Amino acid sequence: MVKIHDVAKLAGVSVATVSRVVNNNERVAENTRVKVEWAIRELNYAPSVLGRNLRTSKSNLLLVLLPSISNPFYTEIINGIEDTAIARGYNILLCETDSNPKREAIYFNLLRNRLAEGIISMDPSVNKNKLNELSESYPIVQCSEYDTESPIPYVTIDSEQAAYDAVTHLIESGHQKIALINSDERFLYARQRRNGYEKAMEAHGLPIKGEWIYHAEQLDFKLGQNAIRKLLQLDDQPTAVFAVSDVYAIGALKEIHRHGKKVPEDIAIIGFDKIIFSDMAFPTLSTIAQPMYEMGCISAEMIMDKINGIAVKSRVLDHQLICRDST
Amino acid sequence: MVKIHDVAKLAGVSVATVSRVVNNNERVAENTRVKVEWAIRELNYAPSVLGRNLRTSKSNLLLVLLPSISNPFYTEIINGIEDTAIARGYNILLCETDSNPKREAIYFNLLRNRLAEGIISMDPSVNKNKLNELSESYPIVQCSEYDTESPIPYVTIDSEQAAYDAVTHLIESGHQKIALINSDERFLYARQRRNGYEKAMEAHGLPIKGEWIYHAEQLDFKLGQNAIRKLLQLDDQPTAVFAVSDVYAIGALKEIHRHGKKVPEDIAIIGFDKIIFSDMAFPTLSTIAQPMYEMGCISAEMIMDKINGIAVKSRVLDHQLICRDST
DNA sequence: GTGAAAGCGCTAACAC
DNA sequence: GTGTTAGCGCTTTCAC
Repeated sequence: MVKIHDVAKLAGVSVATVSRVVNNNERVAENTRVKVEWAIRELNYAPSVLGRNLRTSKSNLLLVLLPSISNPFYTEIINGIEDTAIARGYNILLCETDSNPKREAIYFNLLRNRLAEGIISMDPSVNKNKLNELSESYPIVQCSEYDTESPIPYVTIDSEQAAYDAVTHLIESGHQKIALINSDERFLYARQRRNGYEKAMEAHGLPIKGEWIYHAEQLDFKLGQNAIRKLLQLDDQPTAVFAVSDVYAIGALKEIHRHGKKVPEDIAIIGFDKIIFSDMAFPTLSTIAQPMYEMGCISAEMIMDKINGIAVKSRVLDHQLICRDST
Repeated sequence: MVKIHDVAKLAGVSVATVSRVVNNNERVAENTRVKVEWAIRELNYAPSVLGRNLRTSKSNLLLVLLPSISNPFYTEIINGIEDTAIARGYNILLCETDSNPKREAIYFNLLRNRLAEGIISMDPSVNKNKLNELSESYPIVQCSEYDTESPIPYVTIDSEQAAYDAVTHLIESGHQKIALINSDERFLYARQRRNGYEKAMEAHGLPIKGEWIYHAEQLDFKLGQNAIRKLLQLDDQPTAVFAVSDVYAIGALKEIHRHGKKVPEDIAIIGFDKIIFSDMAFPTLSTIAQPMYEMGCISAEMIMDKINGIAVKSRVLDHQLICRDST
């Protein structure tokens, strides 16, 4: 490994001068600079992030925490984060926590050790206490999922209103018996979307049946399929389904087909997120679009502002109802 | 930030003793250990990765380079890598290169700086020269895509044979006019799969028409759709399509529907990768399964062995033809 | 405009 | 068993 000392020797200057050239902040005589730059190229020198960080606590690295990369929902957000961060000289490291506190702890330590300068957390099941504690001393923002009682700034959408809109769309299409495929309600968005569902039903004087509400533990197509299987065994079957994630909705779509039923004639279905596959499903899936790319951009701006000591405010962005062929 | 010195002071011992307790390699008197452990908890101390790495070049961090996380193909591989790495005390950092040499360079530097101990590259468009050069001094393995002329060990499948099998399956189902939706042929796998396609056609005495071969630049559903649009304008239309990625195949499926044609009756289609969505498509997609999870596990084993100075050999794993409803 | 030297947090060799 | 200390690669005062 070639270090600053080697470059200094070859260029015939001190390590301090090399450092000045590398960070080009102070001014260095032009011919000295040329010599040093030549030596750097000659030796193919790259400054050690380790040595530098130890000294300056500046790594230009951001951590993005997410439970799993397998949900395409995160993909667009990450694109937004990356584009924004890179434009401002930051790079990002993706950390898959698998909702495992031990793994979270490792990534938290990367922050505490100043290896990274900030965290954007998209993990709904993250250890909230640790996160809040950490946020007192380090820059942290939350994206999509957040904690109502925490001071950590977030960017998100109004999940309750979005769910209300989705269910209202179903009702306005003539449906009265509407099922809900929800996630685990320890997640805020799951609670909010259930509230939206219930409010929409109540606002239209429609009954809510406990047996029409299905809770899935993880985000997996199979659970959307399971939900439909359960729903189709009921005596009083729903004619429409609101799934809180396109992943469930696509699984549901599939399973409805397998039972020889037609979407939307026999059962209408609406999802949530507008993941890229939602347009490839058959029929194309109606859904609620979140401005994912924008959410990514904003959360990146927020964390970089926070790092630079600029106060940031939480943001709630607009969602959009996308009517396609499944409703 | 609480450092080893603070712990030492609180516990009334030297920093060396704290270090010993933290790394519990040497033996420390039981009551000293208890005191130190108490102080660590009391102060909520976590050793600095930075300080430690600078001294030991041991970070227990692996870098995984991938062009884009939006291709579900990588998801399963990453699961395999993570499970294996974590079982052996390593953590991984996902690095999305976006096939951008500048971003690659940043991640390469993380390795040169000993911030990470090794790289698993899944990026087919990675700067091969840099990678080869780097591999002379640092542990690197390739997963899925590789370079025939490089000494870097890899784990992959026999893409040519797999393509041969896919096309043969189409031919045995009665098809004679078979189109190919391929990726950019600067990628090895694209060249190999085209070879397999051509060999299968030739082996069965079937003609290969230039107009039946479509090249997509990126991995995107839309390009699968574009391909079908082109193919359906031909006077001499193919009756079957082999797509080198499920992503293209699913886009193709969609577009064939839009034209009011039926799969597989009017056009049969087979993909490649067995991504999770391939089973959610309508009709379900026939495809070539790669042992993605296993590839991930093996590449993780390989890189960790390499780090520990154990010689590793490249591996070519078996693929599998998955016949579903699209053929 | 440039160099010498201290010190970031840690580990390991050496001394006791 | 435990403490002292050098040094990992770098930046940044402080002199000159």
